Amino acid sequence: MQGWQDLQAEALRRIQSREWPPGGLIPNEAALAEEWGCARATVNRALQALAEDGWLERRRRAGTRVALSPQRRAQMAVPVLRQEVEALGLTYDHRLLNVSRKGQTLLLHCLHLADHRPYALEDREIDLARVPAAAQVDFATISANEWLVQNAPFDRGTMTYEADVAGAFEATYLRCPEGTPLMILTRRTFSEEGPITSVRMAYAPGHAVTMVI
Amino acid sequence: MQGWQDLQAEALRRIQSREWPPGGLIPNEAALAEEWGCARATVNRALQALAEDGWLERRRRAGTRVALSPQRRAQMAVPVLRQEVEALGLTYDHRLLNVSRKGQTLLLHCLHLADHRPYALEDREIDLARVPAAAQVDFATISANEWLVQNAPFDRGTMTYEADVAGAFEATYLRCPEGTPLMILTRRTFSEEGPITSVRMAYAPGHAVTMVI
DNA sequence: AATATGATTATGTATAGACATATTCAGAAC
DNA sequence: GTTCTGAATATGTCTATACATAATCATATT
Repeated sequence: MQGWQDLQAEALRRIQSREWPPGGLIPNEAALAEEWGCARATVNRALQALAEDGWLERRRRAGTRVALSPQRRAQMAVPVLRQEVEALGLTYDHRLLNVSRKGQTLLLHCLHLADHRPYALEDREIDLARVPAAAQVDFATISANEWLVQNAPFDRGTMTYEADVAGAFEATYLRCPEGTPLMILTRRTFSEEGPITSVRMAYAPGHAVTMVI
Repeated sequence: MQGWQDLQAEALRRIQSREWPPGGLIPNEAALAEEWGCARATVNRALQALAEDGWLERRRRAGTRVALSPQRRAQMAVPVLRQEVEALGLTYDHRLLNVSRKGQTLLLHCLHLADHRPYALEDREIDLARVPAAAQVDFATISANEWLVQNAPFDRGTMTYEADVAGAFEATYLRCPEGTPLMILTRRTFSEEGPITSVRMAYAPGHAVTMVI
């Protein structure tokens, strides 16, 4: 037992082994500090980390208890297509299909390729009021996806995956029969001031979204 | 500027505003402590939190720099169907379709209902060597999904979503035409000793997976 | 009984000081 | 030039102490 990370591990062991049962109160920081032979601040650091991960619920004066439903969270990286493709050992490329402008909104369609085969079809809107620099960018050279991730830091957003079947447009560009099941990703990102961009991405048949728990 | 959380917010602001550009070195802890009029330990706590969230990369002696690609991670809760359904304001129910056993593996099919309408079709395998208690459970009463989340704490796992079309089996139970696009979730969970369970969940048409960034 | 008040308690956080550890850098030895 | 060695430095962490804050409990007041 050395650093707070070890204390965290030991506490997690007790939770997972049900030595500290779900919903139960655990000893207070002072008691654990004495048991583990360390300062209270060290125990505090360990328990705070566990609380942040959802294993513990802590309230002043009321003490610390094991979370009733240790809600585990799955995490996945926000997809940047180039990295996604290159991580598969394939060469990335993209083709800008068309760009248009409607008031303060920039609209564009883009096809992403992996080893020269269709990988995903992008349909994007960019709010030029929030990202004026986007008006000068040549999205045939750098993909909008990539440029925005690097140049438009955002605060929060939502991502939604759903299943749909390929229509005529998707079938043409993704080179698959109409009616093929596709994964559709819709993503909206916001800064403090308001919406930045929204994308609808139709992935080529067989695409899977994997995340780690 | 009071607690370490405020320092964290201020540092994040500087990162997002590119006052501290991607890849750049930021002032060291002692300097920031002086600038912010607090102790080094307080700065340390704030910067550690940002490093944990992927905004900063810290190395001893080399200092702290802004992450080149502030890899944002999307998070979602590991789905527990009852909670998922009840969060939508619907009543949850489930029907056990069949159970069988092949050696140390328990196999079962189950239909999950929301307001008495099909919500998801589950196809699960449980390794009885890891979770012997599962052999005694009546999964007609409590769903396997729910029982396992509560009784088989796991360390890690993978979740994969893909799109597929309904076959004869799914079409029958989910009450949709064959060929309807469906979201398919495959999840495998492991404890330290090995695999615990794997599930294939076919969601009813129209299901969307949403996550927050 | 209902309500207000104050004491108690567990966590939240800040501080100064100390030492540990990883890494870099400069200079010495070959 | 290359390799080794030790000094310098930024972060990592622990400690003891102190006070802040929120929630609870017991008591006193109405």
